[in-house]
Amino acid sequence: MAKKTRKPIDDRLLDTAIEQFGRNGLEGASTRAIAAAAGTAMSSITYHYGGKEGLYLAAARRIAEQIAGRLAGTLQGAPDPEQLDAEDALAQLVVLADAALGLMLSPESAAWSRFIIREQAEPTEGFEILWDRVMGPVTTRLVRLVQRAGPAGLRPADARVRAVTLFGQVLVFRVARAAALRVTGWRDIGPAQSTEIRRILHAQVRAIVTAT
Amino acid sequence: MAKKTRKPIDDRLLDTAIEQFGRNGLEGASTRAIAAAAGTAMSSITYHYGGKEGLYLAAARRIAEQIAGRLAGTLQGAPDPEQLDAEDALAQLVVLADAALGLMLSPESAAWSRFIIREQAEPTEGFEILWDRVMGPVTTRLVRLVQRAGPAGLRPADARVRAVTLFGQVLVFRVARAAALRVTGWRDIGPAQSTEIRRILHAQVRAIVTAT
DNA sequence: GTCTATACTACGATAGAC
DNA sequence: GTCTATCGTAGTATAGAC
Repeated sequence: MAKKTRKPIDDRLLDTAIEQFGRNGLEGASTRAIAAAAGTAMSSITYHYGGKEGLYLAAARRIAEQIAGRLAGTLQGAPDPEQLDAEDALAQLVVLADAALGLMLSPESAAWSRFIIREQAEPTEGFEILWDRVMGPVTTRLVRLVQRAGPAGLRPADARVRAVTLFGQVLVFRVARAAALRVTGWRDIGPAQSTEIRRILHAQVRAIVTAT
Repeated sequence: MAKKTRKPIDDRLLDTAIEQFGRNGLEGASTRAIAAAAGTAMSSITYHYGGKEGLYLAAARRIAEQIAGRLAGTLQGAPDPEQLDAEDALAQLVVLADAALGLMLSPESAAWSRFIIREQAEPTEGFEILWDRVMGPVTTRLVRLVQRAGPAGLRPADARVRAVTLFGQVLVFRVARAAALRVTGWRDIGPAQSTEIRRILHAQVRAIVTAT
């Protein structure tokens, strides 16, 4: 099923599927509504993806592809953590955090994140796809950078937990966005707010990683 | 399912509703399934709550009640942030973070969090209920403590963003639990892992809040 | 390849028995 | 207060026209 056709129907179906599966879940979303929103007949889903489940997994693959594509610019040619000193590792951490935050704040990621959060709470085969293609590689790098940038003698297990909490600081702006808006008093998270978050995030990445 | 003969039918309906609405959403969950799992007829939902939507909002109220009850021990009689010096405010922050983490890690909160996360991504009237009764009061206190514990001259807007990221560090263990388990290599988050997280969290709360 | 038509199941709401 | 029965709607899947 891993086809890379450029047929508009396929693409529109996938985009709509990500949106609606993210919003309503595998069971909650209806193939009729997805097909209608994509401007085609429901049976096209059967034809192209074998059914609802096939469409769902294809949507997961698509999300992984798109996130990987967005992060490619940051990860391509990025230095190997093992060969960095603490200061350079910290700088690379900030770069990675920036990229992750950009992802979380991008409007395009709203649908992806809904889909992914669902998979976190109730993992299916879709989680494996997402983990293997995006989350795994990125978190591996994240942990290595934390290990490198952290205080000498930082236990590997600690570095992993720190990496998770680091990720949480970025994640919260997507996952708890409604609450974050109320706490900050912002009406939306636009460029101005994004800059503010980034500034504070940089300081805190430094503080978290270097804390003894 | 454990037999709870003493529990009134509407309580069993609410507990089941939280579980199933959290898992499948308002649209995805079916009143038939909820009623069946609660051991009653579907029409009981109409009788007690007026319909599906009424049950959903009642579930939101129930979640708010239960979380408030769990935090009551921590918040009751807790000192007013405005009257604390930086050090005591930091200590109170740690107490609050501990309570929040305990909430996130508790098995009972799994269903609640699914429900709440859904409301964050797609807020409905249920979000207002949750905000007014729990999130609002708790985050207000959180922001005040951060302001108090932070460096002198910390801008209020900064304190709010820091409060959000602080919350993210705790939230991540519930929301991105599947990923967190893979990153840490843990099979589950039990007492041992909980202690480890707590230890690191304390250090990082301190680091985040006092960072200049 | 994309459509319409159809078979079958499950949904939420409601009426009425008890 | 809780049940069963039933209505109209909407769901997925599939067959077949074009």
